[in-house]
Amino acid sequence: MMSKAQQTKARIIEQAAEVFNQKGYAGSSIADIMQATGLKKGGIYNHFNSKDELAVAAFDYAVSLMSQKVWSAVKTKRNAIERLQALVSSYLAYVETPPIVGGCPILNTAIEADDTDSPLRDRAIAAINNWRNLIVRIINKGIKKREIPATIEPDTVATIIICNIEGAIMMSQLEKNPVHLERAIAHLQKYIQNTLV
Amino acid sequence: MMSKAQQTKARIIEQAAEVFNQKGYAGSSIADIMQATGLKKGGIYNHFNSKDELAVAAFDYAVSLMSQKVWSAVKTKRNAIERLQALVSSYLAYVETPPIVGGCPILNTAIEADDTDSPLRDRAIAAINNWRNLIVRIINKGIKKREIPATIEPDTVATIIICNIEGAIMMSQLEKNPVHLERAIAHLQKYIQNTLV
DNA sequence: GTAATTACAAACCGAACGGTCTTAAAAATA
DNA sequence: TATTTTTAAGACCGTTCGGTTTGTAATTAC
Repeated sequence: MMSKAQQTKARIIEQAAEVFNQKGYAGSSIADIMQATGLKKGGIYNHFNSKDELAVAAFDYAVSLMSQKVWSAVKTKRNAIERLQALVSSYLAYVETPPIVGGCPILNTAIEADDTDSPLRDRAIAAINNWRNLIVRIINKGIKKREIPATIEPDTVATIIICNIEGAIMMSQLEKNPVHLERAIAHLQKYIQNTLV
Repeated sequence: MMSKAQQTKARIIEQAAEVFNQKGYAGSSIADIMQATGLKKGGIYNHFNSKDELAVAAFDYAVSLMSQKVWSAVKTKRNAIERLQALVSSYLAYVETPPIVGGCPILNTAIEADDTDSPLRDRAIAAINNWRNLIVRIINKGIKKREIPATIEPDTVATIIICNIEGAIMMSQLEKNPVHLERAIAHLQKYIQNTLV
């Protein structure tokens, strides 16, 4: 069972994640987190030693929400091609029922932290690496099971899939129009069909 | 001839653009701009009424640097396919000689401002629209001149090109490794060959 | 060459920033 | 129920924030 402290800490993380993901880390103040959580400053700093520590926890939480959705789509399939298609398509649902408001936390954090050497940058790199490794593993297994030709470079495919999805999320998020994400997903499905099958 | 005031103002914009593009608008303070320009606060506010006004001017300047590079590559070609290829390839040079440090200003600003209703968000939308319109115009002319099949949807192609490049810039910028951008450009070249020719 | 204008520095402002600490209330334990 | 521990409020800290004002030095125009 969760102690009250644990519950409160979890609640702070969840609600701070929304604020950070919408306004950015530099753009969010402790006052913003206070408003979102209903707690006063002391109530927040009782659970975290600094804004930075809270930001990292919130980022990890936001990423876990994203990965969860992708993985639950991927694990329903056994064939490598179908797995990749499910992975890509899982971002369609992203439009109607986003796991977190404010766009993709990995993208948001990557853009904000790429010129720093903050822990957030390291986390963003790690999050992208995890995503890429998932794709690479699916492809390598598919090559072993002869579902995918051995000439395919898994790393290249991973880059193409990720940068299409992230770029499209940016455009759809900016214009508040899901069409860009839908186009990118359709493009990736054709790409998988034409290149990997 | 440029008066001294105009020169100083231009210098502030150029140097502020670098700061903003690296640290973000919320992440950059006037003190940062002071350090970059060597001016004191009064010297800056003599030319701009607010940080926001300077931010908009800096963004416009940064975007103009980007568009310039793209357009100077595109205009050397007359054929639509070659124009698209030149447009895409112009981002290869982006790795070695970036027009501005800190990544793509359109991408950076889009991510930071997408949840606001600030003038910066409007500028980011306009910048993307200009880019998309350039691609759409090239394709439409190509269709008229029978260089590109009439079945092609120019808007869809524009989305795919833009989101590939932007997504790849994010990844390369984050990991400080040009390979992602190179892969995305190679992918787009194949996409143009296979789909539009 | 002098007058008018412009450009910049320096001191200053109130508000907001991230963060601390004491104290009271609320849980958990006995 | 009494006591002890946990939890959060609220006042407070120094610093930095964006922005203003004023005085003077440097240009520009005549």
